[in-house]
Amino acid sequence: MKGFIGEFEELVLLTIASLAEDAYGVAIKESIEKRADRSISIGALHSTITRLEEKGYLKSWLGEPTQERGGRRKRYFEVTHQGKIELHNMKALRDELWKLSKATLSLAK
Amino acid sequence: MKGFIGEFEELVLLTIASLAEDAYGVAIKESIEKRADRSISIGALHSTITRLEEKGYLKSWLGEPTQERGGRRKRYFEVTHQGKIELHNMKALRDELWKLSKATLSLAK
DNA sequence: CTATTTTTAAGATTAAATAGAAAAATTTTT
DNA sequence: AAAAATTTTTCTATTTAATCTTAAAAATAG
Repeated sequence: MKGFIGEFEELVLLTIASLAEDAYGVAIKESIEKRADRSISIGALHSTITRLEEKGYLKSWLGEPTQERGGRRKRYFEVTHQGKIELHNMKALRDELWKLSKATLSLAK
Repeated sequence: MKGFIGEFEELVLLTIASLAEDAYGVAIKESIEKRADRSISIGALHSTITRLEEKGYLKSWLGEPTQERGGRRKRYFEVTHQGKIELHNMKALRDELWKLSKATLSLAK
C-alpha cells in the first residue's frame, strides 16, 4: 500500500467534490472535459474510480432508476474523509511551494 | 505526444522553481523529502527529470567542479517558459475546483 | 588507487489511456 | 403484451505511459 494520488486521480476527486449531489460517471466525465478542456474516456475514468475506492478515498452507492429516458441505474460517488485529508495535504504542499516560487514562476518577460 | 504532467513531475518542477539557483539532483531530492515528508529514490527523481526535459518543461547545464570534497560535477536545472505555463494551467484548474468544492471538502465533523 | 558525490541506466510495478462489451432501463414495433 | 431496438450508463481487458527500485558508471579530490 502506497497511498499517493496521481494527477488524474486528484482531478477526479476534486471534480466529484465539486459536483456534490450529482456525481456519477457520465456527469464527472463531462465536467472534467469542460473544465480541463481535455477529452477523457469513460473507461479511464472508471478504472481510476475503482482504484480510488480500493484506496479508501471514495465511496459509492447505486441510485434509484429515474423516470426519464432509458438507461442503467446511476452509481453515485462521494469523497471519503480520508480522501479529503489527502486533498488537503496535497493542496497545502503545493500552496507552500508556489509561495516560495512566486518570483521564479512569474510569466512576465 | 500528450503533454500532461504527472503528480510527481509537477512536484519536481515546483521544487526546482523553489530552489532557484541551487537546483541539482541531490538538493531537489532532499527538498522534496523534507517538504512532502516522503522518501524518494534518486533514480526515480532522475528518470522523471529526463522525461521533463524531453517534454520541454525543464532545461539543464553542468556546473563547475567545486573545490570541496570529491565528486562528480553537478547538473543544474531550471523550469522553461513552457513548463511555467503548464504549472500555471494546473494551478488555475485546481484553484477553480477548490473554490467550487469548498463546502464539500471541509474537514469539520 | 581509494573514497566521495553525483549522474545514469535497466528492469519492475503502478497509474492512466484506449477500445469496446455488457447491463439495465425505456421506447418502438409487431 | 412480447420482442426488438434504442438510450444511458457501468464495467472489463489490454496497451501505453509514469513512477519506483536497484545498482552501475562517471567525475573529482586526496
